[in-house]
Amino acid sequence: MGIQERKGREREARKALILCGAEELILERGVDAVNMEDIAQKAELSTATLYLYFSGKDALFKELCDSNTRRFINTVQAQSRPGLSALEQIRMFWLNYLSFYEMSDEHMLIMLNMRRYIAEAFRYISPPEESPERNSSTSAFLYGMIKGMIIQGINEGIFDSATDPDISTRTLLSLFLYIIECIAALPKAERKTLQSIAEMKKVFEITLRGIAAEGVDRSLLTLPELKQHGQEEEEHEKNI
Amino acid sequence: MGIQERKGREREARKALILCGAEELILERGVDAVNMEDIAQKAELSTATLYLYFSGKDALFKELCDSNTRRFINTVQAQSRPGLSALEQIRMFWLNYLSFYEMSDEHMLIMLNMRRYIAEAFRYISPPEESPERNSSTSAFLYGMIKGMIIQGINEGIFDSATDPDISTRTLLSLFLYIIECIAALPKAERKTLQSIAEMKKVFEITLRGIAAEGVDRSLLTLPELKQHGQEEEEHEKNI
Amino acid sequence: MGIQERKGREREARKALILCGAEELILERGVDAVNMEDIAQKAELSTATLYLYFSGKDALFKELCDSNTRRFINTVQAQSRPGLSALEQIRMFWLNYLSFYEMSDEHMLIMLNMRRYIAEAFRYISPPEESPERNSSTSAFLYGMIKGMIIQGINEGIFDSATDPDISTRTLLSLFLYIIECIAALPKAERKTLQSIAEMKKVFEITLRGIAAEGVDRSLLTLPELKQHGQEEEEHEKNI
Amino acid sequence: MGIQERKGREREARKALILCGAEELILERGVDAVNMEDIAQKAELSTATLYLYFSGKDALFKELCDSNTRRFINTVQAQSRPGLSALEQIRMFWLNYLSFYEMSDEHMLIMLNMRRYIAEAFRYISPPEESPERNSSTSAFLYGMIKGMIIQGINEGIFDSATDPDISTRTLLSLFLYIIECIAALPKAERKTLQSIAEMKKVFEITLRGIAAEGVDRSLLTLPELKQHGQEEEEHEKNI
DNA sequence: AATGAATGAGATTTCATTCAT
DNA sequence: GATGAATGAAATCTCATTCAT
Repeated sequence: MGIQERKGREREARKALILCGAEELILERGVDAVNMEDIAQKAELSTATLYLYFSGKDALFKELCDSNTRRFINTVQAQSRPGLSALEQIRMFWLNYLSFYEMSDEHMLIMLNMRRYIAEAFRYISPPEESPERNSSTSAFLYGMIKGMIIQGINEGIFDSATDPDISTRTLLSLFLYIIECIAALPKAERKTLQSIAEMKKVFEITLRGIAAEGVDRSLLTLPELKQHGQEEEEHEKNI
Repeated sequence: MGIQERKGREREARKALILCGAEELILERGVDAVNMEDIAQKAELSTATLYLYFSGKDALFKELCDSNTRRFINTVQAQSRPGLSALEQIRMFWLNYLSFYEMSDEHMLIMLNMRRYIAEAFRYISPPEESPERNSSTSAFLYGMIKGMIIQGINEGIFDSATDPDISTRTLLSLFLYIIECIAALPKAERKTLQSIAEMKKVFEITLRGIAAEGVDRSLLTLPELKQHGQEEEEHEKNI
Repeated sequence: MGIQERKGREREARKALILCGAEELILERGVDAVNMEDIAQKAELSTATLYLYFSGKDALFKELCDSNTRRFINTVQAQSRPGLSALEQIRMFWLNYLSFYEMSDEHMLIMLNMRRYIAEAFRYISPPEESPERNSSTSAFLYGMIKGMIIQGINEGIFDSATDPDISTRTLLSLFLYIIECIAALPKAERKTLQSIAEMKKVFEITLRGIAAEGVDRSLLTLPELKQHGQEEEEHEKNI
Repeated sequence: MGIQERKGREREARKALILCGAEELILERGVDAVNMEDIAQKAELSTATLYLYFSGKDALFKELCDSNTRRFINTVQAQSRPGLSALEQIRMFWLNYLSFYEMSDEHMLIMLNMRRYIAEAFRYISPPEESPERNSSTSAFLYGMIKGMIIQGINEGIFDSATDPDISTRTLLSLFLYIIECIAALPKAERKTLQSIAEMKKVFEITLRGIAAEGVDRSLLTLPELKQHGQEEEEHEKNI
């Protein structure tokens, strides 16, 4: 049993390694330009071996996407505290989004860049029907988290009571995804992280204001800035 | 002279025919699953013949995209009247968007579904630099139209003076594009047009409210509904 | 009858025009990179029309080759005087070769560059069997001219009596052809005409000495230089 | 280590096999008429497989050419002894040329027939600049070998002191190449090996005499004959 | 478990040539 | 006589996937 377990863990570790390499390649070249051979080479394996770990290209890509989404969800959940207000939650969510984006080797990009490869990917139309339980698909789970926050916000009176939680959730997700996709489409060198972040912030603030209840103080609907790391200071300067 | 002109027109007509078929195929199967042979077959031509009209696959796809964007722009411009307020313009724009979406054989989908194929496509980050003159690239032109409306809105006091016109434009375009892309990704049968439209409407209203000046009457920020066609009535009912 | 004749002449003129354009293209791009469409376009005709004048691509190319060879032969024959010694003839031949090469819009290159396209082209092995009459193939005629000169040289005692006229002819032709081919393979800009000519001269002198009778004064075996045109003077300087 | 080595050798062997088949095809049909599919079929592989061994058609052809040139060089070098006079060397070179031509399945033809495919191929004009070291391109190396022999001949007084070593080298190479090319252009059946060889011999003797110093005894400038096999004998010899 | 080798199926593109008008 | 339009046939190359070892 112990052995079996270890084998299992080793297998997972190897899978993770492969995915990690694939990710890097995708970030460098874009999804379309990455093929199984490239991925194998990056992992210092043969193509044939990939098929021992993944049933095929689509499965590999889907798993890559899922694993990143899961990682993000875990990060968010780790910081979630009961008793937070909707706004506090949303701010926390936002901060995690930013830090995940910045600090996680751009896993974010991957997660989103790959939408095309995933049958059950986020769909603007037709929300996932399942309840947001942990065992449902990772994207459905994310959807549920956001929707939950919005509903809470409506209940707390901060969001307009006429707000449709599903539509708002999807609006937010759309923006998440689309922004990231656009960034991912840029050559790696041109991705001006801080400028992007500033822009994202504004976009989300627009949306928050858009769903806010009438009369709510706009200063409440502001998202916090991510405190800057040293090496990015000059670039930061440029963007003021 | 006359003859040359006619030949030219005929040629254009045949190009349009090819593009039309390509469009249909893309709508049915998704861009990635369409190849030159399919397009040729649809047009009842040989692949070789396609190359008489388009220098290659990319050129064909780009032209398809451009032609639809152009068509949309023309529709909008045809209805544009001087002296309209920003809100009136935006409403008009919205109505055109809807009717184009509904009535134009889903050209819209195509226009947007193809973003991936076009180097100079809408980029969330880095707005097109050119002034919005007619002869600039079609997407830049569209960008300029929207930005112009937003600026006008700021000047007229309807939009928050702190609004960044570029960012707002890109937010709007992002939503346009993303929604459409998601719809296009659905199998043709599942595309619930009216539900989509209802959803789009709400999304845009959220955005309008998000950039509105504080204190502006929200009822002004409402978009008109598209009056329904007969055959879609039952479906409409369902979605209320 | 007059009419028929005129038609015939017009037809020939048109053919010449087409060939002329083809030639230019080949000189610019190399044989392999020229296709029927290019040729048609150059002649401001449709591809279909080319087939009214030539039975196909090979026929066109063959005719182009022949016409240039014929032109060269005519030039040489025009200067040929009875009573010339073998050496005088060879010198005359050489001068014509040079001036044809330099002055005739590089028809020479064409003539030779196209060897590959011509079934009955110069073959080192297996000399053309036909007697060198005017109506035999142009290349056989050229072959005969050179061979005639060599035989005359042998008879006049200037060339070694053990010389095999056929082999020597073919040696000379080989060098002619090969040099020219190599020049033609260079991009147009890099063809250093004068350097090439100087080199050709030496090569032919080597050959002449190689077939000369023992004891013949070497100064007799020298080829004259081509007197330079004005605009090429600087380049000439460089090559001294 | 051992394994890796063996795999490497096996790979090389298979490459050689492919090249060998390609060679045969080229000899049968001429370079232009051979395509990747033919080569694959000959090797009893799929076209796709070829691309595992060669990055493309050009690479394959270039390698074929190089490998034959290399083989020739090796043969020559194996017989090279220090202290040989220029003439002895040239004779040795010549014998190798002959025997290589005769005994090596016409690798020679290939080596040369393919000039057109190779950018850095022998160019009559502009000699390769590099010193004739082993690691320079194979053709440059060959060039250097010949030039070295000529220079030595000049120093030894056997060749005319006015001889330009570069031009003479190129003259010789031209003849090598051109003869072979012409032979290769013949249908396989028509290639009269022995007649060709006799002819080649004379051609080279002409050239030697052409560059010889005045007064050198002509009998020294003679190349040895290849001892003749009965026509059927060569076939037999090949198998030893 | 790993892999070297192989491949089927397809994609894009080119071009000489034909034919109805 | 001229041509616009069309095409068959081929050529090069790519890639996810399989299989014997």
